[in-house]
Parts: sequence; structure tokens; C-alpha cells
Amino acid sequence: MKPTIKDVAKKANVSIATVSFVINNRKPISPETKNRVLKAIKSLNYHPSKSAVNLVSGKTGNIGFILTDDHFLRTEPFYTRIFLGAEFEARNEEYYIILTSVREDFNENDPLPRFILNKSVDGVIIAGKVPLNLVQRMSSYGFPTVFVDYIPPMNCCSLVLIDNIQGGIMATNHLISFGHKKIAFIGGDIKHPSLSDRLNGYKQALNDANIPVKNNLIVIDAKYPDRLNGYNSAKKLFEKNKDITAIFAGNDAMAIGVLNYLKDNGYNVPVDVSLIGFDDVEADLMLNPPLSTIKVPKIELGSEALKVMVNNLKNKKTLNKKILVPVELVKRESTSFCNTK
Amino acid sequence: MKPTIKDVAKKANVSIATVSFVINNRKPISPETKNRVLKAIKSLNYHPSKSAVNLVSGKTGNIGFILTDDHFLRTEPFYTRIFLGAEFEARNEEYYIILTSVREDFNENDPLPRFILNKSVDGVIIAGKVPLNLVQRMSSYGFPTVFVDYIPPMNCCSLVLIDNIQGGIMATNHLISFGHKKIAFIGGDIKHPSLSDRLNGYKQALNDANIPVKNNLIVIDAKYPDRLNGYNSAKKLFEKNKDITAIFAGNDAMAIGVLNYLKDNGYNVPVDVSLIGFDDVEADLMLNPPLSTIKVPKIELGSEALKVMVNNLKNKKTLNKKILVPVELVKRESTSFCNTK
DNA sequence: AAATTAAAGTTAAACGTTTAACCTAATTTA
DNA sequence: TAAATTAGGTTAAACGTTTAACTTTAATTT
Repeated sequence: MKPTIKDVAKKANVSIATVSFVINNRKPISPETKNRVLKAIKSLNYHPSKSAVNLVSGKTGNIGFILTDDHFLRTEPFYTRIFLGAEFEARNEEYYIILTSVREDFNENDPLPRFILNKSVDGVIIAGKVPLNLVQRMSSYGFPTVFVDYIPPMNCCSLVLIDNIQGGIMATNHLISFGHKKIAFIGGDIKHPSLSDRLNGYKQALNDANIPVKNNLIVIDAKYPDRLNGYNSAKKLFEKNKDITAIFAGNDAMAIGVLNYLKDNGYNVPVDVSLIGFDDVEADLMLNPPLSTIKVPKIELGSEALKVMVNNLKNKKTLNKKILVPVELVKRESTSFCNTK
Repeated sequence: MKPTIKDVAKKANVSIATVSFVINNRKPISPETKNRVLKAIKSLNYHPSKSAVNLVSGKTGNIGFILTDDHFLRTEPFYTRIFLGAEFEARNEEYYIILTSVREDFNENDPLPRFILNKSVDGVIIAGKVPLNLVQRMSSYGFPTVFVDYIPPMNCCSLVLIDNIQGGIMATNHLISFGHKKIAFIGGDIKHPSLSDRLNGYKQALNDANIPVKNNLIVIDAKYPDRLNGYNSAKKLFEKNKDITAIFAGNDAMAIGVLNYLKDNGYNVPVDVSLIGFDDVEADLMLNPPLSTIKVPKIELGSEALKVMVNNLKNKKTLNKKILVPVELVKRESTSFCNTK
């Protein structure tokens, strides 16, 4: 039978309250007593019953984690990494994470995640863009909520975001520092805040360097930022502009498409054209040349989200905190000095 | 304040025991009373406290799910799909799944997953190959355990496995049915049970068709079944044998490598050589031609594992049940009739 | 030296369920 | 017709913790 606090108390010859005080060190206990208790705990291999603790504390000790199926199953382990970061941090904080996914087309007929309905969590972390309907219906349950890599339309919660503007600046500055002046930006649907912020960073960096921002060097009409659209956007770009020497792609998937286009059309990367992406995904290293990029620290996004959550939970007040997680320039082989003047 | 069973009892004008009986329908309750209770539950939006239920039942209502980091973060969403299948099934069974990952090099210095140490789960599902040390140390905790897609060295637990032999037979028969006789098998490290079973299926199908099994048509010396090794194995194969008309690759990753080799060397697939893989991963559809393969139902592996788990939990006896989940032939464009005689 | 405070414990209530044991009235069985 | 069973409930104990309230002894303050 699993030992209980009573067994420990009996063995250490103290009351169960004393055992509890030792475990949670809430009250001064003499070193001798404390040692006896600790020894008893160890020898019995005692662990407090979570249900009992939860019952009296009114907490569940669980944190819900929601993302959409397609984010979870995405080829690039982006959101899975975020989850892992959160899970890792949860170990320190003694929380369990209950992961669940919702369909991309979640609607009013779909039931909310079970842990919401049954109130089996203390708070909820939402990663990536999720259907609006979900966010709206959840809000009435009043769970402390942290969004990661997504800004919900309502101003309600703590946010953990990628510092996309700064990343855009860094990527562009990296190209500028190599002497490039004809720098293009290729991004997908600009309604996605991440991409538009990266574009803003691009513009800002050009302005700061007194390089004029030209609209014909900006291709942002693709629906979805994937490889194929990267390829097509590059095509569109180069058919009108021959003298581009550097490209900043809104993410690595598009950058890979751009790279394929450049290769197919006889451009040498980085000798003829420098190319930098954004995200830092595994595939970057398999490329020829390996892709320079802005590294997004996915694990940290997750662990940061969990820290914010725990903080909100401890302070009882749900601050609408916004955290911008810094990104990092990763210089590989796809960027180098500008050869044309 | 969250409503309790007392609030429901008061509102329905019955004792709390009656409410409990209605919820779990353990005792006969008159229709009128039952209705009053149900109505009260609904109007208060009452949900039983999980902690309280767990405390008295001695169960946690949680199932632990363990896999290694690299399996979780794998580019192909194989194990994530298995998890999703389990999670989905868990919804019906009213269990929560607590997912955690361990490092590939998990050793005696690493702590066991928290939910094991704290006994916060009723059972554990282990997906894919995990370090032996983990399995050994866990076993002393006596949790009901179900392994998915991995056969641990000790005979101890329920197993949910892919029917690899049958799949190997199906793939080979598919090629045979197209008139092929010179059929090669390319697999990686044959110590992995999945691959060796697929090879066994291949041999069995050839035998049944009275086609001699030739060792020079079997390449199984690659360390790891990935694309690169698929490419190299194909090279090795074709440098010695020119008259091969069909290839069965042990998994899709290797098949993709094989396809690349064939293209690089002027072979037309499927006109010159038919090619079939195993797994059915997303990348198959992006190929030219799309790859014929044996589909492994990942979601079902997970849901099956959860069903077995729940069964073990309910019957109190942990049966060492073995389940072989059937696979399915997916005919695409990479296989067709044999053109040489 | 008396009064106050602090240290180190103990006791018992509370958390929200389930369930064994009990009760009453109505129905069935012999 | 008396006894036994069944339907439809209630009461109270139990699950394993935390914590407020209390006690005793020792140390500190005035």
C-alpha cells in the first residue's frame, strides 16, 4: 500500500501536522525533528498524494496546453519545441501539463477541451494561432491564459512573443553590413503579425541606413509562407528586377523556395545573391549552402510562457504582461559580401 | 465559487449521496428525483471535483506518455500522431494524458519522469524505442505499462505493434502482382525489429510465389534507415545488379533516397524500376512520382494503446496482450507493370 | 521579576467526493 | 398472512492532505 502522511508521522513519532510543516516548511521545526521526519519520508519512499493536496488547496496542479492539429503535426517541430520548453520548465515548478489539440476549423459545435469544461487545470497556455471561436468561448471560464506566438484579437492575457521587429532589423543589418543596397523582402500573407513585424524591421533598418525602401523589392502577396510560394515570389521578383544582390525571406520555408529558384536560374548563392531567412529550422543545415537565418528560440518561448503562467498563478492577479523573446543572428554560408557596386 | 455536490443536493432537495448515485448511476433512483438532480446539475453547471473523486477512488485519472526527445521532435510526425491518437481516445475514456519526453541518452543519473516518482498516473504508455535503463528502473514501480511500436527486451507488458510482416508481404505481393521477379529489398540496421520483420515478409512473399530469394538483392548494412543511406544502398545495389526491376524499401525515408539515386542515374520510375516504401509519410506525396507505400495507421496505434491501457486498468489484471495493428497498401505512381521479361 | 514573544509542537476541522450501513414503505414470495 | 425482498432514499465515515487554533516551554523584553 502506498504510504500516507500518517505512516510517516508514526515512524517519526510526531503528529501529521508536523510532517506537513516539514514538507512545506511553513513553520519552524527543530533540526532533530526535521531530520527524523525526513528520514522517515525517505525510508518509506513517501510522496504526498496529489489528489489530497489538490483537494484542500483548491488547485489542480495542472496547466492546459492548446494548439491546433496542424501546428502539432507540422513537419518542422516548431510548436512541439515550444511545448517541450514548457514541459521542461513545468518540472521545476511542479506542474503537470495536459496537452490537447483542437482542429483548425474548430467551431461552435465542437466541445471545448475537457480540462476546461471540467476545470481540471489552473491555467491555459495557447500556442500559435487558434480559431477565434475557441478563444471567445474559453474566455467566459476565466482561466488565466498565456498566449505564445499569437496575439488574440482581444486584449486580455499575457503574451509571449518573438521579437520579430528586432529580428527583421538584425537580418537586414546583417545584409547591409556586407555592403548590400539592393535588398529585397519576400514574405507571405502580411496579415500574420509575425511576418508584418519582420517586414517592419526590414524597413526600419533600411531607413536607419539611409537606403530607400522600394516597393518593387517587397513581395508580400503569397497566401501562405511556404516553399512553393517562396519559389514563386522569387520568380516574380527577379523577372522585374535583375540587379538584386540580397534577399531577406520572411521565414526559412520561403527562403528554401527562394534558394531553389536561384539555383534553377543560375544564380550562385552567396556569390551572386545573399539570402537570409528567419526561424532556424532543421532543414537549413541540409541546404547547399547552409542558410543564414534569424534563430527563434523555441524552447525558451515555451519555458517563458510557463514562467509567466506560474507567476500569474502565484500572484493571483493575471497581469497582461507582454514578453518579447529575443532572437539571434545565425551566420551560415548563404550570406556574404556584395560583389556588385 | 465553483459549485459542489452539496449545492446540487440542496437545489434538488436530496442528499448528496443521491446526487452521487445519479451521476454514477450506481443505485436505482426514481425518474422524478433523477430529473430534479440532473436539472440542478445543469443549471449550476456542476462538474465533480476531480481531486475529490481521485482521493476517494485512489486513482489519478491520468495516464503517462513517454517518448524520447528525438522521436518527439522528428521531422516526420510519426510519434506525435501516435500521441494524438491516444489523446483522442482518452477523451472518451475520461482520462488525461500527461506527456513527457526523456533524452535519448537517458541514464542512471537522470531522474525518472515526475509522474512516476509521484505516482500521479494510473498507467504508462511508452512509444517507440526508449533507453533500457528507463524501462528497467520503471518496472520496479509496478505501473501497468503499454509499449507502442517497440518490443522491450523483457517480457512484461502489453504491446501494440505494427503488423510489419504482413506489410512486408503486401508490399512484395504488390510488386509480384505487377509481374516483377527481380525484386530487391533495401533496409537499414536489421537489428530494429520493424525492419527485420518487413524483410521477413518480403522473403515469405517471394517463397510463396516461388521466386528465389537472392542475397545479393538484399542490402541491409546501413546503420540508420534514412534518405542518405537509402541513396547509398541503392548505389551499392545497382553497381552489381543491372537487371533489377523493382525495389521494396524498408521505410519511406530510404525509399526517397532510392528514388533520388534512380533519378540521378537515368532510371525512370516506375517505367524502368518500380519502387515501394513503408510508413506513408507526408513527403511521399510531394515526390515525383508520388510514392506507393504501406500505410501505417499512426493514429490508430495510439488509440489502440490507450484502449489496451484502459482495459488493463479496469480488469485490474495486467495482461501481456499483444496487438498487431494492420497496415494498408497505398498504390500511387511509383509502381507499375514490369516491362522486361 | 513579571510580562511578552517566539519556538516547537499537537488537535481537529475542512476540502468534495464515494460508499457501506441503515431506514422505511411497498411489493413479492411461500 | 407472515416473511422476505426490493425500491428509493439518508447518514456518516473514509480518502490524505493543509491549516487555524491551541498548548507548552524557553527566550527576550521591560
